[in-house]
Amino acid sequence: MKPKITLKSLAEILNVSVSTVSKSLANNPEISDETRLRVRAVATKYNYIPNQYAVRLRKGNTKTIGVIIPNILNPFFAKVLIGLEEVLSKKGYNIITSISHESTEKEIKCVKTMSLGFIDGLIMCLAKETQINKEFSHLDMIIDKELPMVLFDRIHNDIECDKVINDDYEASYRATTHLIQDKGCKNIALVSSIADVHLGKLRLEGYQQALIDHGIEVNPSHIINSPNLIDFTSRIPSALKDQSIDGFFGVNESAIMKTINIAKKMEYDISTLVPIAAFCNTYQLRNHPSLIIVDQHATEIGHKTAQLMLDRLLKDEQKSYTTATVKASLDYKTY
Amino acid sequence: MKPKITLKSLAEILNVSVSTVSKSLANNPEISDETRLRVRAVATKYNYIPNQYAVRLRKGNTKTIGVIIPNILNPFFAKVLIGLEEVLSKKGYNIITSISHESTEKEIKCVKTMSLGFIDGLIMCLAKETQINKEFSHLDMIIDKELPMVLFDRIHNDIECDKVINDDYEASYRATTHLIQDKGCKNIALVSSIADVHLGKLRLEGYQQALIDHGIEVNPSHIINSPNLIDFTSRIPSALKDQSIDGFFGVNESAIMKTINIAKKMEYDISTLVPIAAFCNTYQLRNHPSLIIVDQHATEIGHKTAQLMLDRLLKDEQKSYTTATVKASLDYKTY
DNA sequence: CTGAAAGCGCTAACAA
DNA sequence: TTGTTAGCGCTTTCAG
Repeated sequence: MKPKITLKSLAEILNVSVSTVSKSLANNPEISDETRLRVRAVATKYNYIPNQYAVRLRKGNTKTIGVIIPNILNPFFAKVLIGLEEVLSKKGYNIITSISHESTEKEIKCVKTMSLGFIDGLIMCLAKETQINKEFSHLDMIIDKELPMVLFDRIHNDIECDKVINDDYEASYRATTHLIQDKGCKNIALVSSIADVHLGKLRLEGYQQALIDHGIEVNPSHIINSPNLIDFTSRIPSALKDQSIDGFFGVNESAIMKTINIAKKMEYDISTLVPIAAFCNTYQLRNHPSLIIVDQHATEIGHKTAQLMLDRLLKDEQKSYTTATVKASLDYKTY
Repeated sequence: MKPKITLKSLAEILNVSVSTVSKSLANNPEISDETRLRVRAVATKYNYIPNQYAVRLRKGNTKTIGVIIPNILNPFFAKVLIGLEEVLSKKGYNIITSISHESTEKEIKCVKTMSLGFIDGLIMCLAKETQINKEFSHLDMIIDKELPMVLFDRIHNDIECDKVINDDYEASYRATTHLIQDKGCKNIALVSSIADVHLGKLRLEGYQQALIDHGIEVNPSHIINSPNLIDFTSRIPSALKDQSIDGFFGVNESAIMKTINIAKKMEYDISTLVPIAAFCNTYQLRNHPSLIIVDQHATEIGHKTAQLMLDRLLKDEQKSYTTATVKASLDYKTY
């Protein structure tokens, strides 16, 4: 690598002091236009770039936010990331991203590296394992240092921090109601692989309440849940053969995906068979005809989360923690 | 935020010098076990975390790698990212990711921020716009600073750096040959939305050569290319109605996706109609029955790219630039 | 208007 | 075995 060009070397070239160079580059009005321009010209010529590590050491803030997401292949998280980046980068913040791969062990590692004095704040979505086992002790590393933390999507009441979630219960209620009222469904099968996590339970409850409120009895055999989709290969075919089922509600994307694929293998074209509503973020599934999508507005979740982080960072008042809700919307257009 | 706990404050608490604390924490054998342990105990108690910006300023390297990808929603890039992270984080490197959204303007911005003294090296995949317009001047910021740079997937000969790509021509040749030899196809339609980028051309050429080598004439009307898929709505239906077409080759995922969806809207179930081969990284498409997938081994591309970066970073010999090729494989299993 | 100097938190060569 | 000290590159106060 070339010899690094620093303030000092510029100063030597220009025969001025280091502080003059620094001030000139900062457009400090103390410096005369003449020297200021002369300095800046040389700096550009030599392609001078300030060492951010020195700047940040000096200034005392890192201007970087850590983000931990469980799975980058899930487009929901990818979209949230895009949203986060949009607002944080605009404010001059950098983002370091780590992926927990849904494992608490990996998550702890991420938190450790992150809290290693790198970041001004942490944004994360809990790994499935973490949320289920309620193992949050590693977050104390963050909380003890009083680093601002914002959790999104998968949260827990015991963790004291700002949070951003969807209105999962209500969205689920609305989607189910839509199937009942507008599509005339009476026997809606619910497919899920996330009934063990909190938000999965909420969505299930929304579905159940909608049924009840419309005078439909909840039929347990219509609730198909299997954490790793393993039961799906046995349970979905019988559901498909059950003539009474006149609608599907997919509580999460992989569950409805699996259902559609199993149907396809059985040579059922599920999309022409019965109405389907589902939480979904994949562009591909959106092309599926006659699918009613519950759009979580992932990018907006990113925006909101980033904003909450900035609020903590910039305002020193100790306002109490908030939980923001992003309203999911039913999306009928299939394109 | 709490008062930061630093080496100095620890030293005061312990009534030893700063360097004793530093050495103890670094497990320097110079220090007696007794003080070493005493120091470490207090450090853990107070949750001491070294300020990385100070460490890096002192040590002179940033231990972070910049990564710029065009689109995080494309699972190919998401997988490459996973691969990169796997090997870089193991070596103690952090990653800052930025997304160019396929725009040169945004890409320039990313490169600027990155080169702002943050990174030890840059890994990137060119934005489509950048590759098409051959606008690489912003990369000079990196090259001039002699920062190691590794390009993957979308590359250009004019850019002097290490590169990692797939064997696109050969993979395309193999896939087409498979359709011809094993599936008995004679009239294979090629669908593409990337014929304007280099790798899209290579894949097209591989297809054409395979046809020629098997005594099949290249029929231009069988080559359906449209940069933004706009022509697909008009051209795909006629291709589907053309009884002579007995196979499809998707040069990229969105093209084959669009084809399948248009077919679906026309009530053709393409998968039972004719054999399809396609470059594809989406888990969802993998479930598509009877689809022959060209697997680019994106994660491996990530591994290889990261390895090339580490080689540059760790070995100071000025070896000449290499271009590594990751062999794509044909994947028949549909699960 | 310009420069000298202190110090951010850390490491490491050198001294004791 | 421990401590002193210089300095990484930068900003900023204070003095000139």
